[in-house]
Amino acid sequence: MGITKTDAFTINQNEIATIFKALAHPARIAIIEFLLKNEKCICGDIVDELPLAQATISQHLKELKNADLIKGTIEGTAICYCLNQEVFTKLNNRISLINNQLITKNNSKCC
Amino acid sequence: MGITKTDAFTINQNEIATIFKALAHPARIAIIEFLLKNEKCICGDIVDELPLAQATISQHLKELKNADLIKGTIEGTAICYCLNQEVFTKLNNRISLINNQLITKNNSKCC
DNA sequence: TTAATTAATCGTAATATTGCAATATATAAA
DNA sequence: TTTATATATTGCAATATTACGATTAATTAA
Repeated sequence: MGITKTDAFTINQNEIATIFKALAHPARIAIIEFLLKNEKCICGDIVDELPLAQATISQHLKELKNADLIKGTIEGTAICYCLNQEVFTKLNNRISLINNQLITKNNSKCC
Repeated sequence: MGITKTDAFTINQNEIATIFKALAHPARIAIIEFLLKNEKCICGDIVDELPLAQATISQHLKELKNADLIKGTIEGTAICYCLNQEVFTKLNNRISLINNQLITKNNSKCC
């Protein structure tokens, strides 16, 4: 089969999994860290930074954009990419919640 | 090619990407939420809960285990799976850090 | 020992992802 | 208009993921 049974899960579960999927590649982590560090955040700079072909980086940027993790605005011939704070905050909140539940639970009954 | 250029990235980048990859499927999110909710956390229970075959769930559990997100202890014929708090805390810290950097940065110079 | 129960593994089909060369598109400069 | 620059898209090959039936392995109960 090879296809995820999306219908079998909640919207929330699918949504968070999609965000995680966008983050599930070291190149995309590197892109995020680069955007975090730099003021200038144009695709070309990332191509210089990472040892991947321009086409590959463009593809990774597209995936980050699809997951709404980055935004892009056109600036002349270049495109200015930057991180979408909202989604990162949302992600942070969800993981914090899980972590807090886990600490509260204390895994007392098993393992 | 289809193979990730792991060598091109830092250990940290690869590590966090691996954790995200393990979380990048709604079934695995559902498993984590189930383990969070329930005291009893045996594989069979998850099979009853999710509309996936036993083999498929076992496979998902394996991936979560490989990423160190869950631990399993044998209890008779069953196996007691539970969440590994350490790794979730680590993940939470990393995302918090990114989020805080992002808030501090305020994305002022672009977008 | 035999039968039942539970979870892991194997084999396989369908689909998705990764990476890149080549090409296309779009804007700016000459 | 032509040329240069920057990014996106296409097409393809290699590999990974998802899902499941069938089987195996390991433990418990009879």
